[in-house]
Amino acid sequence: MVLNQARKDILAILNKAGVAATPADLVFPPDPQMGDLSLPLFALAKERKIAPGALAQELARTLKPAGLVERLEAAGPYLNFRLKRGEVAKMMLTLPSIPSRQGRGSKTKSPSPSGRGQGRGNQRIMMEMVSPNNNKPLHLGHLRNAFLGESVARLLESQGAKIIRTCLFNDRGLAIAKAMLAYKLWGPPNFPSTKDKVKRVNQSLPEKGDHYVVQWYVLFEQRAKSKEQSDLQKQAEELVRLWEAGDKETLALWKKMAGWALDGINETLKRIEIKFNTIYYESELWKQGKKVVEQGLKKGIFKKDESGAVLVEFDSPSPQPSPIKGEGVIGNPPPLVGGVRGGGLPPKVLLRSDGTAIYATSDLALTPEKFRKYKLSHSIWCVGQEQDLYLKQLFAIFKLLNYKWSDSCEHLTYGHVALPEGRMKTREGTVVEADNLLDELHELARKETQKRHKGLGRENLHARAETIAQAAVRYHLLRVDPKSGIQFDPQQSLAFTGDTGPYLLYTYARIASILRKAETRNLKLETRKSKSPITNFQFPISQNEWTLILLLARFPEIITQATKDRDPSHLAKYLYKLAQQFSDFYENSPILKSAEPIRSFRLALISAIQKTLKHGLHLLTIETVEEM
RNA sequence: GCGCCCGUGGUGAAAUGGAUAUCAUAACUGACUUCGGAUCAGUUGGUGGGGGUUCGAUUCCCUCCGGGCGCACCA
Repeated sequence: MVLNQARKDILAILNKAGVAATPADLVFPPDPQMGDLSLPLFALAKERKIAPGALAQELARTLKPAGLVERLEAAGPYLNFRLKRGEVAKMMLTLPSIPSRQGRGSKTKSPSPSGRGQGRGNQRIMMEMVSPNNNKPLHLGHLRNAFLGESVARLLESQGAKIIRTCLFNDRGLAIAKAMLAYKLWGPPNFPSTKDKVKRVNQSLPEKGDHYVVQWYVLFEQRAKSKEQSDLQKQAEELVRLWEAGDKETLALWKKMAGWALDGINETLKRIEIKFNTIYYESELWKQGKKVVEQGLKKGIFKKDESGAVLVEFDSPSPQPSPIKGEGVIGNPPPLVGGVRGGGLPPKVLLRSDGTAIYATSDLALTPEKFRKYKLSHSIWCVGQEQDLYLKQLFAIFKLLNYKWSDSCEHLTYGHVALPEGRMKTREGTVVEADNLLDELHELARKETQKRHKGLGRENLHARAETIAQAAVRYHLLRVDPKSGIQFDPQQSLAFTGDTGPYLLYTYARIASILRKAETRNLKLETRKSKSPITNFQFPISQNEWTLILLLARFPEIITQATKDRDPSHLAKYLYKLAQQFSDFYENSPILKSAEPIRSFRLALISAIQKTLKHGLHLLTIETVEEM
């Protein structure tokens, strides 16, 4: 934490002159030429009743540099500090090492300066994400969910938390019933044959199971629109009742179709390498959920309306989001958004008037189970913004039920992914399905890779193209603030140049290439500290190099900020800037061809950049390639 | 109607209330006998309108205009 040290030194200098400042008062100047850290003097000048410019002049004259601070300068109303480049570089680069040779998918965490520590080590946090519906394939929105959830999980882990990843399959209810009804009414009579086991059943389908099931769902929606079929909705509702009543025929059909969808979805999850420690199915939770509803009914917390539906009303003003106890890096999630302010929340139905369960019913059973079984200190729901109100209601219900963990629930919300022509709708076929998008990107990446490496074997080619393709989507979805909606423009989203995942991978691969060459030419870095040229800076460090070193020094605080804000886009922007800065340096400064000790210094520098890129990309769920 | 989120170059995005609003892309112009051209350098172009708070506003407040979402016995 070199920067913390620098800030401390600056504050100490200021303190001597009776200037009380906090680390947060120190800002980075807009142009690195101006200085390394800066203190705006407006407030202080007002207090002392002099012009800020004069105050800056005076302080610059009277204060003496110390510690890591080399110089102080007045620049208008700002007091700028320059650090001792050699000292800082030494601290940042004392771990020179020749290229990490881990290939793709290596689990090795780079010993980046991020430090884990800081956070309270004993946090046990559950991250619920993806949560597919068993009537359709995963689409672009699920991808955003999965990568955001996974990235935030990794960020939290980097701060010392233990993350339990989970997924709730919405495998029962009205949606799947609609698909079942369509299949029942209009589907092929004996297809696939009943002797097929559910697990193997995909092989007998004309296509991937989830893609097959959704067609029946869409067919239902289309026909339900027409007037002649106006009772279709009621029939679907009846099917839900039959399912809950345990009707054998209905259960068999459900098992078959939900199974097809499940197989297909799992295949996609495997492809995007999203894994869970435990998995829940709504079909196994609704009964327990009904019990919770009954208990609430007995206690008078829930009530039955005249139609027989069970609902909860929130008379009291909606609970204000309270900061999580034991605040720090991990606690203090951003305040909940959405819903209703001031007055009460609108009532929420928990059980239909025909007694069947809905989505909320299962959440009522699942959440206490999560906290009990996994001894959670905190639980996060990674769910889209359109459910802001629902989650507010859910958390308010937990409060009414007086669970002691009711303040430890957090909604990780994110904006819609829309197409240029508007919202994605499964019903209308205007969805970007995850499988198709990944295939398309894979094909583009394969072509590009093949152009450059004619002799590459098929398996290598495939693996590389897949990593590059996934880097492209992952980066594209994580580079913007989670809260803002994304308009998915295929043209721009499929690009591999500019501010993209492949650009970062390319930068990484270039550094890897240089370090490989250094190794084969035996230009090993002298790692013994006493002899290492980089422990003794007798040569000037250029502005380019210095900017890179300062950027590297900021990495830890970028991570803590991204974790606190639940916003991986901070990290994405940082990594892009680092890569850009490296490219600038690379164009202007020879590395292998420069003389010692500059060469060793530059090798150590790019090695540190490489590690930071790898670690940072890993936190963004992106894997690197050594060549591309 | 009520509530939440959001309006930044043609397009997509940055900017804890701080210095000359930063990038990408598109368009145009350049750079490979050199450590990888999926790269780099350059040119053109911008804070929805109006008030307010402040030494200072893209940022905070009010208002108008425009967009997205929610207010389901869907998830």
